[in-house]
Amino acid sequence: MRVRLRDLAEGLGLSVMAVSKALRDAPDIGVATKARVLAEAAKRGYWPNEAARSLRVKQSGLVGLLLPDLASEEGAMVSGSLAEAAQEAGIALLVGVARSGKEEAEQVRAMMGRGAEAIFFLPRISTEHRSAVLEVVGRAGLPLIFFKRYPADVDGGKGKVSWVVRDMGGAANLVLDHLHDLGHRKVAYLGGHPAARSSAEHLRGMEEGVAARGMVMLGGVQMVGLEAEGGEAEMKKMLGKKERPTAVVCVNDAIAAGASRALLAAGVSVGGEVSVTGVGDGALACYGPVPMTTVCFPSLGRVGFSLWRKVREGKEEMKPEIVKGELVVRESTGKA
Amino acid sequence: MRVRLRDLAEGLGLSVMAVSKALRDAPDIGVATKARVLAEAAKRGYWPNEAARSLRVKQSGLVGLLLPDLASEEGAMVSGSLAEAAQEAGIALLVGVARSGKEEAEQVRAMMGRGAEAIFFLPRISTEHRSAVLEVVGRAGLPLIFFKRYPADVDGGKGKVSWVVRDMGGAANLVLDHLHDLGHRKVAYLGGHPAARSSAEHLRGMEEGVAARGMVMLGGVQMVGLEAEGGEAEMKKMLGKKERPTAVVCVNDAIAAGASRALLAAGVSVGGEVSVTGVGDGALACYGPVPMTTVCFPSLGRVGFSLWRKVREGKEEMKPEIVKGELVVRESTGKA
DNA sequence: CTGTTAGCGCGTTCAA
DNA sequence: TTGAACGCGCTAACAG
Repeated sequence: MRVRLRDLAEGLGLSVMAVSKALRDAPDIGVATKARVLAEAAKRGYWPNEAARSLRVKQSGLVGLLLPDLASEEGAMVSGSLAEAAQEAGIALLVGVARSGKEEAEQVRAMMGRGAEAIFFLPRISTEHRSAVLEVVGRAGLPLIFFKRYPADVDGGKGKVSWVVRDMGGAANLVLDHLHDLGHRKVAYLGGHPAARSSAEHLRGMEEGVAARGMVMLGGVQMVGLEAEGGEAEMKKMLGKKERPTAVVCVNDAIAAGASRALLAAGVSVGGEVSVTGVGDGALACYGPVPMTTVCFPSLGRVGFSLWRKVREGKEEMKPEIVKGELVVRESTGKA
Repeated sequence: MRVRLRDLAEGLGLSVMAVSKALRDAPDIGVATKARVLAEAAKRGYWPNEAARSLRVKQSGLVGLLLPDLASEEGAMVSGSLAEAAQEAGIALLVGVARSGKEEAEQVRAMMGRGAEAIFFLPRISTEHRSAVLEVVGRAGLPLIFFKRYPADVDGGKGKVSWVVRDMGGAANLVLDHLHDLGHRKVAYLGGHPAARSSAEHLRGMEEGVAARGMVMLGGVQMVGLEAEGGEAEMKKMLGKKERPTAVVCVNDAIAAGASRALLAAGVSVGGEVSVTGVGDGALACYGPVPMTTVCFPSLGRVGFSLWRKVREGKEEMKPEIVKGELVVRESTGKA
């Protein structure tokens, strides 16, 4: 069925080694022989057995990505950019989804078993303190790169562990600058749970930014989930209160979309009476309830992959990357 | 660094075979020995080298997924459900993105080189006639399962090639039933390019369904792209014409979201004056411009994976799967 | 129940 | 420039 080096060698009356060298474009092989081998290989549809190859050379050319969900926008963005970067570099990508610490450990073991040279990891939102992945991978001495979130028990840069996260504090300040310019002073906040590091960073950015600009923050809400449903529900509650903000800053696009939906349902014009902002610049930002002012970030997957490559080639040490965002102004914000 | 069977064997004063058997839970190994081996393996953090294993047993427990883009909603849905199904079955998933026939062939060769036991393939929208993947994979005699679209030069079910597609004609009829019940008679159509098989199926369902119900189709538009931008632009054009439909049927959610945006921008209430429908039930359907009436389909990845498993275990022959959708009614449709 | 032999497909080493 | 021997880590088949 499958053609081996030996099959080619026998067909050509050569040794296995000669064929191997020809196919790998080794220096010590005759030009004529090489041409014959290449032709035969193409004709018979040969392709190398990577299992055998990596057993021998002890390099697999393979990395693993572990995440809670590929179908979510978050997972899709990270995996998409990582897959592209890997493809361009000729590195294969093994993907595993896991919804619990147990599954994470299993998947990571499977990846290591298959020879993954590094593990890229987008942790679940609730995994902030300890991580089975960190233990398993760390013990093996494999490079481990966290995306977006990372557990508390990790020494960044030390050894082979690092992370690529978004500058959420900076994102808060970009938005506050914009809102301040538009004349907003009273802003409400819809954030994530502060146990999550990136949510905490965003909240810190908000608190400091609001204070520095002489603005006030009305009823900051820290939600456990980060979904549109939550934003919609919280916004509804907020509309019942006496004092209304002129702007609502949200920690992500989904929550902002939910909040916009609630405002529109109550007959409040988004971008007119009340401004709303998100973070992420995903599909909902462009074609959600209202074209959304938000903060756009470069693809973390690409950043993480190129970090690993540099480390692999010895060009750089492992170090955390804090990626800066950019403000994208659309119609969900307007003059106060 | 990495612990091998031999290391465990030496540490325990056993043969490599005994350790191998103990770890694989073979029947012919002593209980006490097994316990000792398991303890030692856990202590030293052993995990098997799958490259060596699959070289020996000639099974990799690995499948490949090839798609044009992981970050798109389409890619995310397919890959997410396939990854979940694979994870549950203990099969590893290799993911490759490719934007051209050349890249597709390269990626597929890499996957086969790594021992992929099957290739799952979500083709680019424009690949409808010939496919390099089909040739490369077909030649190797590997199972090949297309998602959503498949090229013209393929014999479904024959041999090891199959596909999992959505019943788009059925989707059109579900929507038309609903609109007809609401009293709509004049519908406009925003479809995809008819060279794409699923778009053609949807169009056919529309034409037959409209005729069968005594409805009329105003200005059917076949767009080349399937993005929201296109839907928005086409809807704007349509609003300029004298005769207006009471409902706009779209071939997917993105186009429907774009069309809704254009209608709202023109002051037309969606679900009131004009009804709009999509297909897909993705994020834009729930939190797009208007909560959308659409057609929801089961995850194709799961369906495709379980098809392959049954074939692999000899329980079933390869056969195409046409997946039926379900109508989801939201606020974008109302009485005519 | 445990160990020995052999070899999966490939590449490194070194001799011809 | 070419090839023979050997071994990567594992397991099937058999022997003890």
